[in-house]
Amino acid sequence: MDLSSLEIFLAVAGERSVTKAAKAVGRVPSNVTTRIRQLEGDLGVSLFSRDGKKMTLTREGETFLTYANRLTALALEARQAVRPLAPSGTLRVGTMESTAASRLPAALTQFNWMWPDVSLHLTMGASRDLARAVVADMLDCALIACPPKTMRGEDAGFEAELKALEMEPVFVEDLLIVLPSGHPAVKSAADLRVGSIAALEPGCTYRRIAENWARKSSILPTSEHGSYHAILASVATGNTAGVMPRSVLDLMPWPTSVQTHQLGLVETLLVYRKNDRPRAFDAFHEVLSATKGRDVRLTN
Amino acid sequence: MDLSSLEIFLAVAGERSVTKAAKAVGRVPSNVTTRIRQLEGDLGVSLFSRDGKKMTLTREGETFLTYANRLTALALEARQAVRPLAPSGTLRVGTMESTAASRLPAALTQFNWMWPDVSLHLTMGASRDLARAVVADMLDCALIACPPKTMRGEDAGFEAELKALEMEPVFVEDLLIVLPSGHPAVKSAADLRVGSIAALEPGCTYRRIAENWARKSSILPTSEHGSYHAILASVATGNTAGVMPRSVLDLMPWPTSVQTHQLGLVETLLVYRKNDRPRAFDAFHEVLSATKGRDVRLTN
DNA sequence: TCCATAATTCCCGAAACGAGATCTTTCATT
DNA sequence: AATGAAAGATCTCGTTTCGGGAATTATGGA
Repeated sequence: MDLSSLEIFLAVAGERSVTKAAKAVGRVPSNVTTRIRQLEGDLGVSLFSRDGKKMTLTREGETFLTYANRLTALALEARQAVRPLAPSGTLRVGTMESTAASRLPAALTQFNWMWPDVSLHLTMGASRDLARAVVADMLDCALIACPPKTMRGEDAGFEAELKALEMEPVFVEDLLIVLPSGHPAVKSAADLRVGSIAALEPGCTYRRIAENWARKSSILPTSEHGSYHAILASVATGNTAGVMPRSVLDLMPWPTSVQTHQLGLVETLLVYRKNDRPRAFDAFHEVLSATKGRDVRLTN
Repeated sequence: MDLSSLEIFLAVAGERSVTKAAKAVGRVPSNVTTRIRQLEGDLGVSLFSRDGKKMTLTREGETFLTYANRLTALALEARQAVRPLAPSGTLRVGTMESTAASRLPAALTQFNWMWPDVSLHLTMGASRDLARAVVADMLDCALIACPPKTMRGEDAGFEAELKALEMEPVFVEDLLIVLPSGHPAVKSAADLRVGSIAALEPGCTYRRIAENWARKSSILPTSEHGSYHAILASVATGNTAGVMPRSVLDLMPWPTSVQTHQLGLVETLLVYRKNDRPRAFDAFHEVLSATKGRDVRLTN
């Protein structure tokens, strides 16, 4: 039995979907299917019942779920326990607003429980500013959005900074255009029936992606907001289209009454300076990897 | 991190030797070295300090050891917990005297703790008789010694029975000739200065191996004993050479004062009927695999 | 009935793994 | 101090496994 199989199993159990789980753990669906079947074969039990396109846990799957959680938690604890120098002091982490909202709560809770002695300084900002701050040693690491290949060469300064840093993908976000309820379906930016696009500050990669998309067929002003709550409130007034990842939208108290249009998948990268990693960074990095693609609500 | 790496780590920690650990887990030394180094690289810590030819756990290795034990125990528990039908009733297990003495105590304790509802019937006997009993459905499974390739074709009936059964290697024994203290070193059977060879009943594979070896250069009668304690007592009188695996000798209260000569490695097989496995057998099989090559004294 | 979506299966190239041979070091023996 | 045996590490090679993409099947909705 392999710990990565458990990670995959947890993702499928959490998402109740092979496709979504595959995205969450950064693999391809066929691979997820294979690993799950392998796991089932190894245990001699079927973990999911496939009725139609739904993956629901069987009774055995439910019991195995709690063990999978305990096993991965214990493995993480083991890793941290053998760390030669216990991390302490300060770790300065930069993060996008969206990541802080949707992905970090689980990881930060875990990290704080494991290393109460580390004081974590969280800075919110746009990807571009965060990257610069890491290069300038104002931050130890940052979680930023990776500009898609189609936008390469647009912001040479940003890309130069990225090249100076070590990076590793940790999350995959499904970036959306969020439309007022009742707005007709959208195939391209030409179908937009709004007066502006609501986003965060300039330098925000999500904003740039949305502007790029919109520019292809229409000219719309971008209105700047301070938070995703503000964006969504603005969308609700009816004359604005918002930009945010699905994971953030899912947290919002507007469950289903908004229209969305997919802009595509965007990777979230953890970036840090090469050869200059504080003790606490390695611990943070490990906790982040272990928490990746995991549905917190299922962790006991 | 892979559970098999933990198994290997536990073996090395228990044996304090790569070579011995390799035998215990049925692998080749180079492989064990590689997996340990891999594990160390993954954790970013060195688990053993190699001073000379000794492998001793570092401080980090010690802490990791307790985690490795807990992880493997939890994984085993998970396996058993998802078993669709909880085993119950009776399981009839046949075993060689030697296996019962040295290998089974750990496994049986574990099994009994996990499945108190299963009543385990243990039958001691010679490999050949045990195999026949399994074929005849007098036993559900048995632990027997695998005759080495060099002895193939000697006992056609035995081998026919084995072919009718499913089998899987679980232990590797280092078979010894045990000589009275003070007996000169032995290169071949011609060097024996004793009047007889002490072994268990006919049909015992170890006995046949020893007789085969002795026959090559001398003719010695075999004296039959009822137990390994009896054999060793007989050896201590000075005129007999005993046959037993090292794991049994290690249990005896004559720590170092006996001469030994290696007859070679002999595999212990778990055999069972194809397509006819009681619920409890699968559980037993699993516990046996998890316990294999593990030093009980280190399991918390 | 047709279409979109999701899971599975199949296949191929890449990476990992295990076994054996070789090398190096260490320890015991004389 | 020299020598031989033994143990661990390293290297290479053949095999297996693994992950990704394309094709296939099945399901649920329009």
